[in-house]
Amino acid sequence: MVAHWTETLKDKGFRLTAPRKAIVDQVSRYADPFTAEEVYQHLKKQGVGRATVFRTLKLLHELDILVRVHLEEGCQHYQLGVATSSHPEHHHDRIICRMCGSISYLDECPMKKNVADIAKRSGYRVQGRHLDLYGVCRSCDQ
Amino acid sequence: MVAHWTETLKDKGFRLTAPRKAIVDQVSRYADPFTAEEVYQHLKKQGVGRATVFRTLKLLHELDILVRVHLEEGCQHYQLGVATSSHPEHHHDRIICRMCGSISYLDECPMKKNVADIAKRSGYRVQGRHLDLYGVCRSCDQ
DNA sequence: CAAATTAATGATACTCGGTATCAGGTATTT
DNA sequence: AAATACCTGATACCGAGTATCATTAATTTG
Repeated sequence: MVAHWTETLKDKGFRLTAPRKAIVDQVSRYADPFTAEEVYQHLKKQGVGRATVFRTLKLLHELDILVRVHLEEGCQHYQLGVATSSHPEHHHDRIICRMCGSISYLDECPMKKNVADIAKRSGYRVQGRHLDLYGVCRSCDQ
Repeated sequence: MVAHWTETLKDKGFRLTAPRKAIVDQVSRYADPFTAEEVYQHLKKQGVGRATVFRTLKLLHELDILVRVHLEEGCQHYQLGVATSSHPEHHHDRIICRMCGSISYLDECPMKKNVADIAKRSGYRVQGRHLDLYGVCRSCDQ
């Protein structure tokens, strides 16, 4: 599965370097959202630079391999995307655990049926949405 | 209406100082979301310090006079709250114009009826939500 | 396979939003 | 008017992220 992402890199004309391999490999180990700083702390002993980590995560995001997560703490968190599904960039319906940060995506878009009605009433031309539900996931909820 | 907010400050035991008056006054002039930096740029010639602007906006937010807006550009934007309504802190259903940044709040929470169902299916205990619709408002939509 | 070319790297300095500190100043209390 | 809070501006600082740039590594070309 790491191989799959390195393929994507090569296919798009990016070079498959040692730092990039290390970053992709590290990233694939996280189940929960992570920051660039965390990745850097794991890889700096191998000689991977901070700037490279930031650059590479940004690249992986642009390639839809990672999704960005706003955990409201002011800094970027990333997570492996559910990007193999039909619309990689349109995962706007999420449910986020406040304890562990895990994110699930809602299969059905509960808002879909309401959008037309809202557009009419608000006078807006609605183009997109971003729905985050917050709560506690089953394994954190004791 | 500025008087109303200065009242709120006094009522809660905060002092009504010249910098605070200037900030509240400036803030009340904005129709669109604004940043602390913008406020500071307007008031520094009057001798108001940067730290004071940040501190005061934070305070006004804590008093529910301002709402925070995440415009996805990495920095805080504020806007005068619709805080006189029943739940000042629970305005999680918004519609945001991508052209001018203006924000409207949806009176009815279209998600309310779906939450129980989502909770059951996802296994999460749902505590809150944050819904942003993006689009173009009527006056920007030509 | 070697040389030329192009992309990627790590170090560093820097930006930017925001916060902590702290001595001096200004409201309020007595 | 004096005491006591609180608030202020200046400054230094922090953390996330980016720009620069000389060096290095991957690819392309011969």
